[in-house]
Amino acid sequence: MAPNQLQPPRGTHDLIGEDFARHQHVIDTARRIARLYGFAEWATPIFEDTRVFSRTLGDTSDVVTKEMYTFEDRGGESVTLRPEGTAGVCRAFVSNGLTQGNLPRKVFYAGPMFRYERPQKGRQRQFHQIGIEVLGAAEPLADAEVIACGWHIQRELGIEEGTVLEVNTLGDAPSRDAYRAALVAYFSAHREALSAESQVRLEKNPMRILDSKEAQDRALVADAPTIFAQLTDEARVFFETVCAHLERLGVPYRVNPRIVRGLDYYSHTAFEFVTERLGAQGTVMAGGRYNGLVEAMGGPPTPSVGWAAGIERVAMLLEAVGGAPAAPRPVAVIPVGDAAEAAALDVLQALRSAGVVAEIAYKGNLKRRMERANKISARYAVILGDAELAEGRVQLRDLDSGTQESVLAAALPARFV
RNA sequence: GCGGCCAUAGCUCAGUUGGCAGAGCGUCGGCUUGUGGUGCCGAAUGUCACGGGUUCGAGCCCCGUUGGUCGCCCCA
Repeated sequence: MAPNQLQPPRGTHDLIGEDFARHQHVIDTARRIARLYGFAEWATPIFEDTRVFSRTLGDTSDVVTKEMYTFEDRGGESVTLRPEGTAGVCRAFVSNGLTQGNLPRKVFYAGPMFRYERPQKGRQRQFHQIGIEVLGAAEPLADAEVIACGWHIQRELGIEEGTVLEVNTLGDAPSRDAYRAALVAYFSAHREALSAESQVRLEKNPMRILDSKEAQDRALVADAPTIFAQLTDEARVFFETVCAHLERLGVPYRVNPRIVRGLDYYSHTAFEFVTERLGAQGTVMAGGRYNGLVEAMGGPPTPSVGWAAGIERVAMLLEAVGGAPAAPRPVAVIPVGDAAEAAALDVLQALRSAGVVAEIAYKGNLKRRMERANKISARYAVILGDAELAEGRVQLRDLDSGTQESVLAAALPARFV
């Protein structure tokens, strides 16, 4: 790289060639499957009033203090590049007056997100997510369908064998409060055995001890109480119903009582599709129920559930199973001489009108244009010069077999349908 | 924000105790003025990431910066 050459900003990357093909295939597939489940696509702004995020995150977490792209615009308003998709969808749901009637509202989205973090594989400062939300549904069937849709997308992409679905329940508010107290009691009794970091967590966010990576913590966590003893009857039945629906829908899962969420508006279902293949950033798709979020955004109580998936991480799994389907191979139209070049335009338009991918090299003699045809992976070459022109015919060359035949120009498009 | 490792041609990489900057692939040209993909011949391409230091001499040793990578923190 030349000394003064501009580099992309840290933690950003260009999507070109195969990278873009995989990225787009993930979005296309997710969009298609989400539609099967009745989701409609929304596009919301990639920056929002900072309060859209700070209001829902609290103000003590690292999330707010150091990981958001927040700045003042020229009018002095504090705006933030969206770090995730759910908050913006909920804001739009409220802003557009959709909170009453016609519920649930089922939303799909895809687009860039921004988090100011130290980059590592599968974790960039600008990254991309797909996600779905069901807004205004309190029933466990919604949770099960949301999960099933995510699993269906992975299956359609062919990556489902690389991931495992883990589900848990965070219970309702009384369950959660009782569990938090039980956890604090348990870990406080073993305080000296905890890692230094987990001793801090014990004060700030005790549930996070459950997914600590420290070996000394994991031993304690293995024997820690799970939430199941603290669940209210209602919360337990809710979770059992979600699981029963998943089984009926044919979605394989395992219960992992150590899945947690940090914020209070989460309740009941929490789930993650995880993989061993991406190192420390192994969560491919994560979601859950957030009955309190729309309310925090200024709307009415709106029980909701959804998930988001990192497109880059999904694309890495996709690469491991062969990548995106190949693009259709074009037909290369190759004129010889000026008169033929003009006539080639008619051939091109006829082919494209028939839905055939067709290209013409902009310069070069026959040899050069044949070489070019090869570089663009053309399947056929259509060659026309003065001799062909005079007869209203073209040479159709199969570039894989090398065989060539004379074809009536008018009959050409029909050869490719 | 913290720590380990890394940075040489478009790509993948080699480069000996510090002594002339290399290979393969790709690219371009020719063998072939109406026929590509395979073959043969030839060519171009580098502030060795950036800045400083040590040395007669630095791709190589030292310091800093930038970027990548792996882990930690965090994970909405």
